[in-house]
Amino acid sequence: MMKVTPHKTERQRPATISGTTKHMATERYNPRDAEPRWQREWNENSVYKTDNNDPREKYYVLEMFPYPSGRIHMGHVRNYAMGDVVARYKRARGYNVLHPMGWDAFGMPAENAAMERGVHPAEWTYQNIAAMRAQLKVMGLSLDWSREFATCDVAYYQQQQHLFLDFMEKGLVYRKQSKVNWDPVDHTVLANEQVIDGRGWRSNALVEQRELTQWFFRITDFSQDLLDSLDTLEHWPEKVRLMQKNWIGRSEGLSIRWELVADARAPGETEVEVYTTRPDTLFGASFLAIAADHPLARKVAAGNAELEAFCDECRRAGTSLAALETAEKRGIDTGLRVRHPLDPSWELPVYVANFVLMDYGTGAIFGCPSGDQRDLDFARRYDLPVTPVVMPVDGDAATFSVGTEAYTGDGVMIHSRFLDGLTTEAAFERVASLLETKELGGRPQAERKVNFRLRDWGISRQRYWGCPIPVIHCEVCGVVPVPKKDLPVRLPDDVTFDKPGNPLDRHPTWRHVGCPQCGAAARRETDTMDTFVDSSWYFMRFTAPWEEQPTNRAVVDRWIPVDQYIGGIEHAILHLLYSRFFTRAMKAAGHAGLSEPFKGLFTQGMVVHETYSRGEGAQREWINPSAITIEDLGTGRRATLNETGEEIVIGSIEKMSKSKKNVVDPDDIIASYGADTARFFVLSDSPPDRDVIWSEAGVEGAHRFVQRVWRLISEAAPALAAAKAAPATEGPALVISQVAHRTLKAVEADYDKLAFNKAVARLYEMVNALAAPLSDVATGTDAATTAAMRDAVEILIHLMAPITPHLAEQCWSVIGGEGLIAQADWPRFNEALVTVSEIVVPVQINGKKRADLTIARDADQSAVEAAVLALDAVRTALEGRTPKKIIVVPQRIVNVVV
RNA sequence: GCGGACGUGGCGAAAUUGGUAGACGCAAGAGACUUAAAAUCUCUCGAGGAGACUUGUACGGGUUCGACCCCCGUCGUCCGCACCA
Repeated sequence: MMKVTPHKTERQRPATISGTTKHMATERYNPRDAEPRWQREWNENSVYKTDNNDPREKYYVLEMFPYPSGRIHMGHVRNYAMGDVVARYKRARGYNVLHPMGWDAFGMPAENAAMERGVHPAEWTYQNIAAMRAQLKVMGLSLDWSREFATCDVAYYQQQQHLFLDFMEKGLVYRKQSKVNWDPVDHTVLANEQVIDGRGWRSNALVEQRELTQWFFRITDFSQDLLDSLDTLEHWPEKVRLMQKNWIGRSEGLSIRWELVADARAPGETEVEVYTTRPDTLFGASFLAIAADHPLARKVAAGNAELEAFCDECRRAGTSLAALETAEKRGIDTGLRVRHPLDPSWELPVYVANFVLMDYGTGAIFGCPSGDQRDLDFARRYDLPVTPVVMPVDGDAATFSVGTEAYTGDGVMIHSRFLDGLTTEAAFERVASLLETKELGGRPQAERKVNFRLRDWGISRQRYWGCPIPVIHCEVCGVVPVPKKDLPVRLPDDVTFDKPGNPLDRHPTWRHVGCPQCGAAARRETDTMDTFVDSSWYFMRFTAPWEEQPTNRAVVDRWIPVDQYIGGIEHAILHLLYSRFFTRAMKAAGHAGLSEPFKGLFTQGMVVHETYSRGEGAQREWINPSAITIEDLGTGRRATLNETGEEIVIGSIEKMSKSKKNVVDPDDIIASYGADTARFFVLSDSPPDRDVIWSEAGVEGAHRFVQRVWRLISEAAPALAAAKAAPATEGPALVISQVAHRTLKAVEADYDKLAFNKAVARLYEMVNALAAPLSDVATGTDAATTAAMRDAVEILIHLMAPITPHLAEQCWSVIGGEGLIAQADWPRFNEALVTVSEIVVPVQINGKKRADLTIARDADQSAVEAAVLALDAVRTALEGRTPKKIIVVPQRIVNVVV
């Protein structure tokens, strides 16, 4: 399947070679020569430079900018090829297109490189950028490179610091103590994703939970708006909107305060507040449970060794996913007792339980075992009462019971005193309005409350290679923002990576600074921002990257929203949600006028590849596909190392990533076949939103097509160049014009929907249909045909230009087209050529196709029926009977029911 | 556990969203041109059958004149969330 060695025959072929003797001698299309030439031509004419003052309607197309890991891979090629088709298509359609590129350049890998190889993160990063920029340029993307920046450019992070200060002023930033995953070996905070089975992903050290003071963005201020506005994002995939909706996780419920029984309370405590979405099940309550971190639990645990040990254990176990799955519902009775809100004589125990989370709701729940599986498991374990209070609508109150499975659905209330017989919904309302008016300690005992799963965004990272948080800690004045005139807070260059931890912390001078307010000796914040901050507003910066403000209001408001954003589904939540928040925060701070940054979103599928490795566990070494050869043995496949012949383990298919080394560098393909073939190939066959398993099978076919188009057009070029385009309206050339204009209309629709694979298929069809008449034109034919063919070829070149721009220029120039195809206007299809006067409709008898009927397109029902009944196939099938019914779907199908 | 998507030839896929299933490409096979190869061109290509035809979109039902498409159930694959009260 995989030919790792590049195609020698192709490579060694001389640049020019004569074609067949049968045809006129033409030069084979040589991308190595043509592609750089056209790229130079585009550059010299600044074809892709975007003018902010261009009065035409704007169109902003953007692909998620890459992390400069070193080399681009096929996933990038796919992503940027798609964006480039959109950009070129929209440009041709008369839009003022913005299509920029930059680099998401801060982050851990640069620091890892520094630690492993002793190279400075900045040097490593900028070298990678240079290499990847060169690769992208070879692809011939229609990018406005004059707007390029990297997020690690001082000019960029300075403006990010500016934004941070503005957000601070607007109350959107705060500091708080929070629990973090702490790697004791690397001396750093780890994101949840970086903790694997309770261990640091790099150091393999047991991760600790630490309380650290961290900076947060108040994304939760916008919870409701972020949720509601999802409905306005019609051009986003439903899947992404749903994922964000679930992530924000809105729930409506009731916050109920439960009175602690006088002789069973902790000192100074009189009540426990509990959040519930099911107040209807209140009569099914049999216990309260609080989180190990709940203040009440801490208080009671202070004098209770057993409880203290249990709480410690809960805190430790918290993180690991595997632990959660198998963890039993366990708890310890605190000895505290509460009164039931609807019956003062009813006392319930209070447990500390391992399944209650401190950071959701109030950190305390009431357990209704019959209506919740966890509560039921817990109740069975500790022998607590299980009273069914909701049964299905068709249930029988006398016999309905709950065994080992809770009934969590809606239904009818039972065993619930005055609620009996009510629906779940009515009972909810009844309890809520009752407790809202009931008082406890001078306040309503309960209030309706909306809760969100979404947490504030912790942005502190104890890393060097990130945007410094622009604040100063003064013993006198406290936290003092760096004055804007003192920005940027630059990263120091002279840092060492020989020890774990944050180099900023141990830099001899950097952190020491005078307090901007009182002048006293103070220290800089040494945390840097999460790299997700960098990517949360780069799309706005592209609109005016030269500004000495984060944005130019007039300009950003003109360009935003991004009309078409293209990137991987893996960013469905974090990046896209953060960007939506950031845009709102920037609006609040006056840097933008809109809330939603991305009008259209397209999530392209990943390019995945098998992984190859040798060794086991920690010794496992990943191997690049280019280093091995694969044989098909019939019974299975065998991979061997090219150098030694050693057998290699073929592993699972995964997204191309540097760490697994299952990347395919596009350079080989581009060098062998050219950028156009590579672009055409990655857009062929598979729908763009679907994952593809990388295989070079088929790239030959794409290359064949590119060459075929060139050969057909260049052979006919002398005749075409002498002709003026004129679609045929009658005569033998009519077919040519119909094919061309119908394809034009269809491909337009495909490009509009980003259905590149379908557009490619139609291009094949068009070329297949035009091949023979094009050869005729080349050898000489009548003027009408040549004129129609000139029109058709112009259309073909326009249609190809977004996908294979170099080839299109070459063809355009050889037929004597005016200017550059990259700057030419999109052709218009001729409606009369698209609609047909006579059509062929299939004729079914009892749902089976028996004949074709050729008939006028606008024939009415009775004419169609008459024509159908006159068909031989229908008459023999009917054998003299009269049909029961004839269904005529105009222009589609006819079904005769016998 | 909850939520979602998907399942079509040897392979990647298409089907105007209820109207000819398999367009287009890859692979394969046959032929033409050639001393030969490459390139190019022509044809075949879901299964069964000489054939007209029959059958076929994971599986089992249903609705309909007509179902890859809608409904019910089953199986499988993938993704997201996950002790969220």
